[in-house]
Amino acid sequence: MTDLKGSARARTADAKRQRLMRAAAEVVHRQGAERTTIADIARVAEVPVGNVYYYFKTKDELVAAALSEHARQLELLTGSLDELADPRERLKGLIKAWVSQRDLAARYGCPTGTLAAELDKRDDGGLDVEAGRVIRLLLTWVERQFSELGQPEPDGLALTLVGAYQGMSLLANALRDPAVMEREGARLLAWLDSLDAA
Amino acid sequence: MTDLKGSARARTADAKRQRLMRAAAEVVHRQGAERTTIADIARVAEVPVGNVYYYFKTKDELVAAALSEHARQLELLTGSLDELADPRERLKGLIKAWVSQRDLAARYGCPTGTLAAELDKRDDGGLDVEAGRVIRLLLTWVERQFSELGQPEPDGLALTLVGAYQGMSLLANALRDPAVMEREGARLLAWLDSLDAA
DNA sequence: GTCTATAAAAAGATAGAC
DNA sequence: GTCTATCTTTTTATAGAC
Repeated sequence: MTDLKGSARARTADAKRQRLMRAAAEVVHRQGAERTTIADIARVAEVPVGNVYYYFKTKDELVAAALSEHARQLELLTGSLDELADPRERLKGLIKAWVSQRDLAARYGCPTGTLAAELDKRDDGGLDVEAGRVIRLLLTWVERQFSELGQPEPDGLALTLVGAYQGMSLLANALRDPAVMEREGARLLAWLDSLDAA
Repeated sequence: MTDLKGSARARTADAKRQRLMRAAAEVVHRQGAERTTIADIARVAEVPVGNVYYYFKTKDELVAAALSEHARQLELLTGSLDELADPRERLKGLIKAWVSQRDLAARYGCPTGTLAAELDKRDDGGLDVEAGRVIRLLLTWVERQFSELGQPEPDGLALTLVGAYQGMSLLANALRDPAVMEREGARLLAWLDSLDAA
């Protein structure tokens, strides 16, 4: 492919690719990777079905795109939380962000967690590993905050916090009850407040 | 259908039905409901593909069977834990049972949790609701133990404990690391010990 | 780069002989 | 009740005109 940076064609092509990525992330979150068809994604992205293959050669490439879209959203969130001076406040901001998404979580679960669980059923070391990487991204960021807080075993605390989030999302989803997110979110906030400062 | 109770035909038929249920539970846990084909289940149950439809009219009936097989396993476990006199010991026994399944959890996640998450992507109030019921079965049993322990808000504690289990299973699975189950399991045991008695 | 039509494959479900 | 062969539908993917 020749260099098309800056040309109108490249701009619209990139825009279309981006629309497909975002549609993939949204539809895969709602329907799951297996139940989502190329046609579903194409419809939401407002791209003709046949044209999808110009941007993504296989369905798995679209699922991978959904995964990196989730990673992007996560980095956007942690990036904005990094503005806060106090690591404890950063963690509390993360929890508040989770709770604010309670209705979506109660209906479809955590976007990354449910996708990871689905992809982990495969035995080809491909997308499942990629999903693990996104989860690790979150774990690593949380671990850093605990570390800055001067906590011993920041990695263990990160497992506990992220695990609690995944667990409450799954339960809220299975019970179809957003209140689970509020209740457990409040408990996590209190827990963070109870931790000693460095 | 005429009454065949006790006849050799009924016995082998029931046995076959049971083999199919167990095979469904096992294969659906490993591959997920969507990726599992009737042929996959038939192969494991050692039943010819065409014959499966004599016992289960649709694939969804097989998934429902897998779900109730998981419910049966759960009741088997809680039933044996009920033999213990101390509710705290019952809860600790539950956690030890979870940790003892760490390798399976690290490879395929919690059988019920991952299935519930997958079924919750559907919008027909059918199997997803059924999955919620199985999760609630566990929540209710755990809540009763906390209640007998004299804890205030036993339902909140049940959400926390079951949520922690679902979360650690998902993380162990995503990271492909059974050690996550040991680490979080130990934390939960210590937490239970730290709770005041009635 | 875009889009329609269609090929190819997979999987659920059924018909009907035994 | 059992099993084979096959029908039908769905979905991924491609061919080829524009």
